[in-house]
Amino acid sequence: MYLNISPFRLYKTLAPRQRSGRNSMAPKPTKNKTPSVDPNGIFTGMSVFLVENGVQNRRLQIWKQKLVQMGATIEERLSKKVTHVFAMDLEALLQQIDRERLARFKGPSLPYSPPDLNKNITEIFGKLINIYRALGDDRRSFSYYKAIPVIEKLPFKIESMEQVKGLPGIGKSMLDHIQEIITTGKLSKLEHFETDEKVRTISLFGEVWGIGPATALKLYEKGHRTLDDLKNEDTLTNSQKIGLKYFDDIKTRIPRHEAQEMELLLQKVGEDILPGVIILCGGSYRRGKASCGDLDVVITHPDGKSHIGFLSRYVKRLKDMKFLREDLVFTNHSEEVT
DNA sequence: TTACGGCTCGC
DNA sequence: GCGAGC
DNA sequence: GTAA
Repeated sequence: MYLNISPFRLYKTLAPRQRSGRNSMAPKPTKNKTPSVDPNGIFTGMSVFLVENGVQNRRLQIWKQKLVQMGATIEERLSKKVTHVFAMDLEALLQQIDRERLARFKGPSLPYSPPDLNKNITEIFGKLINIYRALGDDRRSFSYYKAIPVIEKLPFKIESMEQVKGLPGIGKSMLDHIQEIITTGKLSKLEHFETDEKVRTISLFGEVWGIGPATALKLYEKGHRTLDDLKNEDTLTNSQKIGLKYFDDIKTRIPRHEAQEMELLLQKVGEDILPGVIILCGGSYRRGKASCGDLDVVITHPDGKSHIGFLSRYVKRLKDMKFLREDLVFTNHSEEVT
């Protein structure tokens, strides 16, 4: 059992959080009772209002239950007692506020999102993320990835290294980079990468599904320079050939409404094969994005066992009807009882 | 100097 | 066992 | 790359 917090945004309000029972002698919750309330739960003292807008009902129920279990109290209306507001996203929250005409309600304080004052820096770091990943230096790539949100949160334009010294994820090299960017407007390191044919080629090849840093390097060393060159390369794996063949298609994002149509189709076909099967799209679609890079699909069945053997039949059906065309990878996970 | 995620699949 | 994707 |  786990608690997935991510889809909800937590908007802290101005109301003081009442701490209660923190240091009391209250016993730990008993193990045999699932819905018991933990007086020392992490949400103790929170008065929560849930914006139901855009949240699936079942999910809402689970959330209420968990919040209460972990010490929170649920408020039915957005009163002054409320210390925290949960909403699917800012939009849902604003709609709710509008609906309740809460102009006079003091709070919630909306998440502060400064305009990208330091876009000059984060844009360059963003490019380095991709380059280092293409080169196989995931660790370094990840370091830039972590530095970006730290810089983005700053409410001012960085004008000297002192202003960012000591920030988490900003070490000596980052400071040097920032210094160079604020004085010259560019980063010679990046300029170098971007003009380097080897780096450029490896980055390009790495965009093909199934080609990673090692393979990209080998292909480069073989003399390949363009995607066209790769078409004549017979060492490519099946996945890589497909990745190449559908290079543009795979990169094309899926508009949300299309993802929605596909989800519906997937559900219908699933129901046809196995009544009662639950099929939902997750990932960026579930998070409400306007477009999706791919479609993540979760398949379950309430009886906990008839999922066995479902996937292969399902995939076959989807291929027969030409919804699916190719395979990049196979898995047999769903064939097993576990 | 060391850790930075762990697992499955293709080959 | 390596490379790759998630 | 950063941080321990």
